[in-house]
Amino acid sequence: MERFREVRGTKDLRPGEIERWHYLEKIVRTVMDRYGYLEIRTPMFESTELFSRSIGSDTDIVQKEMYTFPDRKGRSLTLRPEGTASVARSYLQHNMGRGKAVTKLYYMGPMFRYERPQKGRFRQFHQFGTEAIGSPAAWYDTETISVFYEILDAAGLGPLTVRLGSVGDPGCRPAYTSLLKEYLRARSDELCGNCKERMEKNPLRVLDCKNRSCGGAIESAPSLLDHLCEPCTAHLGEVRSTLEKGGIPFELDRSLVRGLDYYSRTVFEIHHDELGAQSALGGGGRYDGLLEDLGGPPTPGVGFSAGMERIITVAESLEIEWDGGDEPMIYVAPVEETAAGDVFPLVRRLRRRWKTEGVREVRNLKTVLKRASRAGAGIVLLLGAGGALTVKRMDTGDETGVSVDHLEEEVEDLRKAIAARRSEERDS
RNA sequence: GUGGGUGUAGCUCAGCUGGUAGAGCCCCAGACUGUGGAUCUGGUGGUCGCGGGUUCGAUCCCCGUCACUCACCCCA
Repeated sequence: MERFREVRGTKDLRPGEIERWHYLEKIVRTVMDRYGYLEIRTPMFESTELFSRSIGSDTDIVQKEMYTFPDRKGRSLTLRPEGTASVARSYLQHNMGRGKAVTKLYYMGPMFRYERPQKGRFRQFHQFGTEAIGSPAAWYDTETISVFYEILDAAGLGPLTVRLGSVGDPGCRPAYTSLLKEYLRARSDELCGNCKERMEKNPLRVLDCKNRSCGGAIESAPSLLDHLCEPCTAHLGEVRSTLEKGGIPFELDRSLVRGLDYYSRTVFEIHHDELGAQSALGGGGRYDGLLEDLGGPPTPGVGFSAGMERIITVAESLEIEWDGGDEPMIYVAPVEETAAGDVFPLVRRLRRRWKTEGVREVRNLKTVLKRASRAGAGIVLLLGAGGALTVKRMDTGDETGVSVDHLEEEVEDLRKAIAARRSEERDS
């Protein structure tokens, strides 16, 4: 019979790999906490309209990448393709901004997009991110970039490139878009086939083309940054100077484009040079019109989202050492059949304080030690006839008899000795 | 949705213009008659992705199909 396997674009995270995820999750939570962001967990599916309204019905995500399905009552639901829409919805639904200047939230969890999988891209993938809702101040744009940068830095990634740009606001962007369209039409014979097509539909995307043939036209194209209105220019200037003062390196990207429609003013991405085609570890920006579009009062906001698979991929290729739990394990085994029944109560007792494994079968000593060693034991406890206890240190091979009454003390001493020896080895 | 690459043991992979399969790792046992990680020896384990075709005979050649993978589009 044919066996089941993972659905295309999904992946089991098994022991051996999950430890990296735990480690990354821990870093995320620690840094988020220091920055004052509180966790929010929204449902993994929402009403389809929430996403089409917020992300933009002309985007690729909405047009062809959503997992949309009717429930049993015929309502159209969609597995969330990103996190911001859900958080914004929840913020409005629960009036979270009441009495607060700004609400700072973070999330972490799976997202779903129906795309052809490749390196760093899956149909179920995981993101973490923040949303700071309620303030138009550039301070929060900077803080958003800072918390993201800090997490990547704490995870040991680097060198990192922060790309910063601005997409203007509803006041200045339309004028620029038609200007750009005009320019591209005039030089359309220099553009690649793809760009000729998207020139009309989404001219900003052309600036993002990696095709060399388009390079000339793109380079001398008018930049949005030169056509921003006065308030947008001032806002960008403040983000830049604050980043500089804070010591966060960044590059001004004159052609930065993002895939969602709701952005206004600040947009940014953080890239790592060692990744392949999908070098963006994450990105974000300001979305001052989004909450109003969702039926709320005019409420500014800014946030980012980061791809956890991509971060882990980079960390693996850099061979970063992740802090694994290498607590020495205690392995309990009987060496006489009469002692076999004592294993379970002893293991229970030890497990109140330490990581412990036990076996009931009596095997010859060679086998016991081999299995203990392979299981990663730091200490082996051998149970003999008449309650005799032998404690063996696996790193040095030393062993001593010990009475049951003083077992915990002996184990504690051994653990200290083992830890001391380890740190000595590390230092030398 | 479009292209390229790859499907052989649990894992990583060999397999010569076609003669129905091998190595390393892992696991088990022994050498070491009660003291682990090393070494050596032996053993378990495979419908060669699936279906058709050519052939006396196909893991190898041809067609189809599925899966994985990389890239395009787009994005995290």
